[in-house]
Amino acid sequence: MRGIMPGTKANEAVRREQIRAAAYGLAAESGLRAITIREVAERAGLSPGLVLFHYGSKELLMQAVLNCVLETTTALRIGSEIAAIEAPGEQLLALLRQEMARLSGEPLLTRLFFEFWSAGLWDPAIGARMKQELDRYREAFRPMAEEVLNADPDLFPGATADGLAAVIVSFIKGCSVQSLIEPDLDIKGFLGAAEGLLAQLLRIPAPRHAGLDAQR
Amino acid sequence: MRGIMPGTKANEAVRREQIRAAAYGLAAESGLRAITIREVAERAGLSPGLVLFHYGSKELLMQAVLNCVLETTTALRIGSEIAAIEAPGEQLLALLRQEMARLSGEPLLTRLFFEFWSAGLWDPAIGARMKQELDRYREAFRPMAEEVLNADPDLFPGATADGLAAVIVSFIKGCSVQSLIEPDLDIKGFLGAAEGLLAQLLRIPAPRHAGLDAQR
DNA sequence: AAGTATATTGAACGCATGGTCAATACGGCA
DNA sequence: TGCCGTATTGACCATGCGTTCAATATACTT
Repeated sequence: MRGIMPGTKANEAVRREQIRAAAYGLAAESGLRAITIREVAERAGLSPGLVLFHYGSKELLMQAVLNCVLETTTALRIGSEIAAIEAPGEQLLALLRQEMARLSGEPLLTRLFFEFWSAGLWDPAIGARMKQELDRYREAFRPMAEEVLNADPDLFPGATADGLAAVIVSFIKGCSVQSLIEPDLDIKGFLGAAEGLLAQLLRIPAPRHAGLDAQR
Repeated sequence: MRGIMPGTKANEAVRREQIRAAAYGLAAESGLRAITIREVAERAGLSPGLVLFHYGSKELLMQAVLNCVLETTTALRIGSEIAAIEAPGEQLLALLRQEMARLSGEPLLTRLFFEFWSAGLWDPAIGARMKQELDRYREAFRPMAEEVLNADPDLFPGATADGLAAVIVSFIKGCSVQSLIEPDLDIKGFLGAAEGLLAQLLRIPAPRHAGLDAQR
């Protein structure tokens, strides 16, 4: 049989990963509240005591799950195709399109991100981690925003690169969360409209059959 | 002494309001998790049993608090000044300015709204109520969005009034939530930048010394 | 084969929660 | 004043939680 047999000893790193995966799966299915020591242990096929033996406390386990979520949620990857675009506005728009498509394609991750975001309002450890990651995510947009502003100084008179980056991140998060709460909305249509508005904002002709439309 | 003396009898409506106020204050200070029967009773100066006597269950009490939050959070009031604006774009922008200023001015309410939003992901009763209220809020923007599109059909080719209204609501919620999580950001500057971008989006000259700037 | 270090178990503890309910205190009414 | 309906109390219950820990099983070393 593949994997670690229950009741046998295992490498520490392997066990930690096994436990974290169980906690993550539980949260993805039923929310952060579903993460209890006993449930995690049962899903992992281990005893409850072992979970705390390897993670020390539930709070540390939650932080591990949070890190797992953030790794994919706020990791802004600028691929070679986007890097090759020369017009700053179109480059930024392509990045926006990529991010919104990525987040709308992983509703479970987005939902967990949203839950942690809310939990961070009162849990200092989670809140600090979220803020740190959102800062990094926003900072990744800054150079591109700066290029857009430099390329056409009259586009947004008085706007700063920091401000533009912050607004872009707010927009992305707002749209992805909105699609979570109201799944009845035609997500692709909604994102398409948002994309059109942003293209208008950047004074770029909106693509008709590119980006999200290509996934139909 | 003003009010109801502890230990004496009171009107049912008065007691319900007293209990709801205690629960709301508790949540505003320390989050939804702080709402427990015992804490609510202690803050209201009553016995724990009385809370459930008047509300039946904690879930019903939470719904009462949620309704209290929604009453002010998603009640879109279109005053006479805004109604008097004739240019559709400027009218919509003025409404956006009002909403963002209002929400940024009530961080406690916005935070509770955010918490309920997250809680609604897994609590069907809360989720349905949130969806209903967000639908209503978005619908309030729709006529104005339609006017904007009618006034200048070339502004957003292919965009619908529903899509535009949904994007606007997403933007408002995204911005207000963003300012919650990262209070270090200069909120007024952030909102000012967002307003400028939206003005640009609607092809309106951004106001320099009006709206939020006037509050400095 | 014996010994040792440690991964693993599962029962138990202390605590907090939502909810129940018999007993009680209070206010209006005859 | 005495009675009655009900608002009010606070102890109590069942449940579930995070955590602890002595006992046990396992793998590695000699």
